[in-house]
Amino acid sequence: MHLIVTEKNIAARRIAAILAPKNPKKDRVSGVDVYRYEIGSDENRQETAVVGLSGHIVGIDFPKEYNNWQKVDAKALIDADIITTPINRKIVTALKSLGKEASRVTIATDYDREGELIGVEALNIIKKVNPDAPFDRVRYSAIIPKAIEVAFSNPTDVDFNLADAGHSRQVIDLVWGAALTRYISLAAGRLGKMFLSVGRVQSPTLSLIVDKEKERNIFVPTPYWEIQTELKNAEGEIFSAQHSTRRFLDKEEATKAFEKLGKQAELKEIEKGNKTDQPPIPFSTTGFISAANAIGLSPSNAMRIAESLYTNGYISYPRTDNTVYPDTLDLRAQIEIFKEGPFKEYANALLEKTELVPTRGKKETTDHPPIYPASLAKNADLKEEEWKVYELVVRRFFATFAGPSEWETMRLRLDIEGEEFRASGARLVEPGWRWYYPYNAPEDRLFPELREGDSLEVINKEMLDKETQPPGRYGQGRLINIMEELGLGTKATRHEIISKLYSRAYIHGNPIQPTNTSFAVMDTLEKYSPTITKPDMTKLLEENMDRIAEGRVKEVAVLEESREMLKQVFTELDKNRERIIESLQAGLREDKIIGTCSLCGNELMIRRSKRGGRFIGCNNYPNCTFSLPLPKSGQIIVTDKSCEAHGMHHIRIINQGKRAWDLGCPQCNFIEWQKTQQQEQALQPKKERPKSIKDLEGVGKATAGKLEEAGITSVEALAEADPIELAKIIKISVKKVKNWQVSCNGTVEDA
DNA sequence: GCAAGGTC
Repeated sequence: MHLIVTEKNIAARRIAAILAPKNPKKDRVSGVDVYRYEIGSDENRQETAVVGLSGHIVGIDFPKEYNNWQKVDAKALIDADIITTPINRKIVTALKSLGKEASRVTIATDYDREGELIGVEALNIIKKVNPDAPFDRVRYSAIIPKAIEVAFSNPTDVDFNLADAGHSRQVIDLVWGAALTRYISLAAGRLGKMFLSVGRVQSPTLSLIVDKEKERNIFVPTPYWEIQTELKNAEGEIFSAQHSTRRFLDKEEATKAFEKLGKQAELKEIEKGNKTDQPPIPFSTTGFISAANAIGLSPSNAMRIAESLYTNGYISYPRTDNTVYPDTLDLRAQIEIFKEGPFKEYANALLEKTELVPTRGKKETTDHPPIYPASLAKNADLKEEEWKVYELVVRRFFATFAGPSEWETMRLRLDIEGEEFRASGARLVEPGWRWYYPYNAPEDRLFPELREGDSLEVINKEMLDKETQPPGRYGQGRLINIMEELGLGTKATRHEIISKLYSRAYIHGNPIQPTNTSFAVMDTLEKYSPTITKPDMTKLLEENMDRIAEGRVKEVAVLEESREMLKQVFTELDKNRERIIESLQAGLREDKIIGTCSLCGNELMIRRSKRGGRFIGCNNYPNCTFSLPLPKSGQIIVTDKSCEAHGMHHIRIINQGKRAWDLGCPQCNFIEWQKTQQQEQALQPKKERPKSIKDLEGVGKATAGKLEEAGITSVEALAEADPIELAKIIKISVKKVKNWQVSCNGTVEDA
């Protein structure tokens, strides 16, 4: 049997459909779809089975004896063994049983470095059960009959050097990431769910965000002034003009100019011009994500939707770097799909062209085509957001064949008492591609009918106080674009890296804001392990991978060099351990400050009770017992927004896999909670106020005796006692005492 | 419990 292995199930299905003389039979081997067919007849009969993987089906890790963070030093991970373990057992099992019967194996995974590694991973599994089976490799850039037939009639060799290059990346990422993550988490005392992660891609990304925040923090706004006027022509039509000194840095100068202004403006000059916008390039993943982001979809949401549109056959494969349609794609046929249905007027307009010349971007790759619509969907077939994404892909596809859009521009130069004013407008005369792709189009700015020499009435004048603004924070779409420019991450991982930073509570909000913890972690890394905080590490890795792929250097040599570098980093870290612990913990403390205590003026902080629960408590404890409750689970993020009524920072709760919960001011939240509690109580039959201490929950004979010894004999006395003192004397938790007090008089002493 | 990269 001839076994063909592809990177994913859909590729297996489609390749089988192309190569099989008649419909391939779908079979299941240990729960995995396999597509079988036969070529030839009788003695020459050749059976073929095509199976799809699910990307990497094995992964690398350290042996389990390294799993204990407290017992195994981070440094020990540098030279630890690395084992390969299955991540998809079902497929590994299927591959073994198919491999046993294979007389020949063809690796047909994606045509890129990671695809070569994925193919070799599969091959290694097969070789274990069938060491002598001959194998080859086919490379194709599109799954269409011609390309597939050509590729399969010209099989080549597996490129083990290229796979080694991919493998070196895995090892370096694991060793550096795991060792530094463990070191930083231990130094910060953040173990368990709260660990602080470090990585070749995530750390430079976080560094971008932190650096932007630093720029904002040191930014000093400078004041400036603007002079605006509203003008009216003889027909009574109004437009506005601005002083040609757009920003006056000197108030006096601005005032002088402003006071000169009279009632009449003279139109000195009208300058007409043209502007053309070129149509946009085909969608790569990054291009798609930022366009989707611009219409209000987060990167992870956009990718999740694109994934489901892809699996349902509505759009092509959504993970691609390619911005050039391959020659093999029949573009006219793809447009003809839309001759009927909601986009017919657009499709027909394009089909009238004798020649369809698409735009092309700078990046051209071999793995997948740019994202294009694959089949016709109707609005009713899709959910609202799915439709939004689908329509975006369709419209962008059309726009890449359309002509430029043309604007007519007009600039005015005016004079008011010797002061020069300017105004500019633009009118879309030829929509071109913008007709197909109407997203975020600039509006027309039109002027009334005007002639040079016209005299205009100044109906309003204004001098505006303004300030220069700090650089804006990154939005997710913008950040993904910058990551791509810097070579950080891949099309499939960039949005995941950002999600990771959110779920680790390194960042919050949109636009993105870092927490103080991020400042502390980045400061430490920049001082003692700068390599991991810079995009250069990826650049160096890429260079080394190229050298491995070209056979100029062996993988082991690159790994050896990388481990030596990491050892040097650890020498620095060990030398400065005390200082690192101190500065990390100081930074982490910042993220726990909620505000000042309304009772005593000391700091309010997030604290942990002995049992591990969390609450807001006062630093002046035990002299001050102010406290507020916090949710039991989720990462707590203290935002920079403050409550006007209570002066406390707003709080946000992050639970893995859930939408962030904006709890707001903890005091306001508690008051709200109390209100709903009271309402609920009001609905319930009123509980009798306990007459005797023994009526209270959890008070038995022994406790009653202890209370009596402490001088508490009545419910009234218990209600008035100092809960902390009493708790100490009778050796019972403060919480329990407070609970009794609540049932005694319905209020908590000091909250 | 650690990374980043595939895929769903």
